[in-house]
Amino acid sequence: MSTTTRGRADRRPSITDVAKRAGVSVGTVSNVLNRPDQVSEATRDRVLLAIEELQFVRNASARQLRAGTIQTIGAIVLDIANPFFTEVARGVEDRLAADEYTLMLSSSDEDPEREARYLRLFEEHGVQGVMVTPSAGSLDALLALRDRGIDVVLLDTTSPVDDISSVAVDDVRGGALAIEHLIGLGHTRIAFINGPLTIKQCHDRRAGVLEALATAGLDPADALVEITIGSLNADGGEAGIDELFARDGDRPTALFCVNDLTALGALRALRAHGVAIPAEMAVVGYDDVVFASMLTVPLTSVRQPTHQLGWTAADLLLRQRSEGASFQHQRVQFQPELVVRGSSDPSA
Amino acid sequence: MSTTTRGRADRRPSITDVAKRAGVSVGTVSNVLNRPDQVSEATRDRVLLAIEELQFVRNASARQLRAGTIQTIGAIVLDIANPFFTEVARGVEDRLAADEYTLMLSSSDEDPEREARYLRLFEEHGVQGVMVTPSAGSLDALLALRDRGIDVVLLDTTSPVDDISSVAVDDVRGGALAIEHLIGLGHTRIAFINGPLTIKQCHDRRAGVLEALATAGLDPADALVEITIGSLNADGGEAGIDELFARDGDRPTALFCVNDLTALGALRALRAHGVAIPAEMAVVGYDDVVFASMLTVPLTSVRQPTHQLGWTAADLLLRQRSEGASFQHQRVQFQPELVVRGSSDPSA
DNA sequence: GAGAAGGCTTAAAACGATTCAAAACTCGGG
DNA sequence: CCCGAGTTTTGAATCGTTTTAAGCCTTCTC
Repeated sequence: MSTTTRGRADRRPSITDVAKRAGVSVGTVSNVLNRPDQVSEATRDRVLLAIEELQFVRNASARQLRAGTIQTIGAIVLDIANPFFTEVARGVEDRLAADEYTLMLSSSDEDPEREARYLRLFEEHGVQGVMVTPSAGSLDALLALRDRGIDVVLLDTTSPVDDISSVAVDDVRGGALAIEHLIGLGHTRIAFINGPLTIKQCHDRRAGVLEALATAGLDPADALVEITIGSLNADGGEAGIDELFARDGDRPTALFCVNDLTALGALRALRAHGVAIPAEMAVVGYDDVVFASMLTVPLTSVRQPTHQLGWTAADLLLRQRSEGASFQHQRVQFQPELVVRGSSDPSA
Repeated sequence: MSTTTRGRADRRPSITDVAKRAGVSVGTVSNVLNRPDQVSEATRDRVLLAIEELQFVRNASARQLRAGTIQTIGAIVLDIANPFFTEVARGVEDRLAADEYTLMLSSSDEDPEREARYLRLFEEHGVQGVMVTPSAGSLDALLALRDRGIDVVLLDTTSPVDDISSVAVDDVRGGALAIEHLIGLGHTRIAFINGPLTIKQCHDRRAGVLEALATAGLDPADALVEITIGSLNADGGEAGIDELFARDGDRPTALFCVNDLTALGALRALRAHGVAIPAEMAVVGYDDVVFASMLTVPLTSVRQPTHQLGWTAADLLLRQRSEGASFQHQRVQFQPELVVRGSSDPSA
């Protein structure tokens, strides 16, 4: 039953096993794998045959240990279940593929601890760069990472420092767009379901909200009802509405949600409460995700160039690597766009 | 400016650097890292200080090379942008976290080649197991993988062989549920937008469709209009409808889409064509994703236990690892459930 | 037919962590 | 003051690959 190959137990075959079987040295096997044209055809065939017979698969750890690094970059987004981020990730992947980099994608779920854990995991695995949508004050960790030679690009957030690049959409403007729109429709009491201000997007969109109110001469104390939720998804939105309805005081006539997933949950809860949209409550979301236009009441939303966002971030990261010291850090900022639909404007 | 540490250039510090700095041997540093209680407190503190000063981060490659393996499992799903799969992935993660495994998640985009590439990547990286939603006849590759010592569990598909476990939902039944429902509403000419039959889910749901037609005494040649699309997402659904409308012959009065994302696209296209739903066309989707109930016309859909699916698959994989040879392979199958809404039934 | 020039192949030295047998301590008791 | 039993610490071997200098063949030139 047993072949000429002596019992290698069930260890996975190494380059040494292949070399033995093919009757060559390990160096030659390595050459076949990495510089096939430097090996004579006869030898090459013999080695390839042995590889085939042994079902040899390279050991990435050993490769990487020797080579020092590997063509991989890591990305951490806030919520992988959010279509906004999967579209961004697709953009990242498309750019990376062109340079034969692979992507390790993780979701921090807005939890700084999870973010830190993945960051460390990435570093231990020797990624060359990371793209992060920071969930909280993780800037120091990112700066340290950068100092240890791992390129960093911030994703969907504007860099607070000059020596880290970022690609973002103008969230202040986006928040303002939403509120200007609602004010334009005559609303003077607006609810705002937002996440923790430690999340840059939440912070900035809120700044835009306040800015728009100020421009219109409205006092936030009267005009704005802020509700903070823990997770920026449908469940969060539902919880936000429940809290709003539990509060005393004048009911707002309009609602701005920090993203579409949240708006989806809010709409669900509003329906449960029997609120007519937009008649009794005008609703605006953010991201213009794929299903926004298809909802019971089509959702007015702030659109962002998702694919381009990811693509550009990856491009910046790769260029940073290839250009080295001469690379100029930059803050790329795209502009958002308001898409008006029936959830805010009955005439739309 | 320079400290006592001699120029380590900008190489990332190794355990040796830490050892030198702390004035101990590398073995001791390793002990501090892995068996801290075997090291005296004084030494431990000295080493920890050095680690801190040097900003030392373990090299996962070296660790893994020596240890032979690492607590990681890989998962490949058909489409990471599909909420169905992100919910499944969440279930996987939850189970893995309990045993301190990490997850590498990738999307094959229904492309067998991409799937093979990721499978190899996972293997090279030494994952202990993989969970795969196969996109096509990749069974041989998976069997080979299993023979090379990597545990395999099929995700959202029933295993065709006895020695690989699987966790799935009864797609034949699900397909039948959808069609029985439509037939019950009086439809006798039904369109079916489906993906390639090499994808097991597509194949099985179709089997259920045919089964339900047969039971009702309908001839598929008359009653069924099949449309095959390339990608199971909203764009695919839109393309499917365009193709349907380009065809001659009686227009079907009902539509079954292989998943909700596809149905979303189909609904969008139907709206563009000015088709009333459900009056002129009853629509049923599959997966009951988060937004299904919130669409303009709430979508009738076949619901699956997503989180449980992922959790169970991960559980099976981990048990397979820990129980070794005594493990009994099994095919877990959950039952789907039809959720009737307005897109098919005006009275709903 | 000697020497040079190439083309292939080899052997050995890394890479950074873990492990384990052995050495070096410590401490109490005789 | 030595012995022995712990307790800590050490140093070398090891994991699987890549890389490099050196060596061996051929073949070619004069």
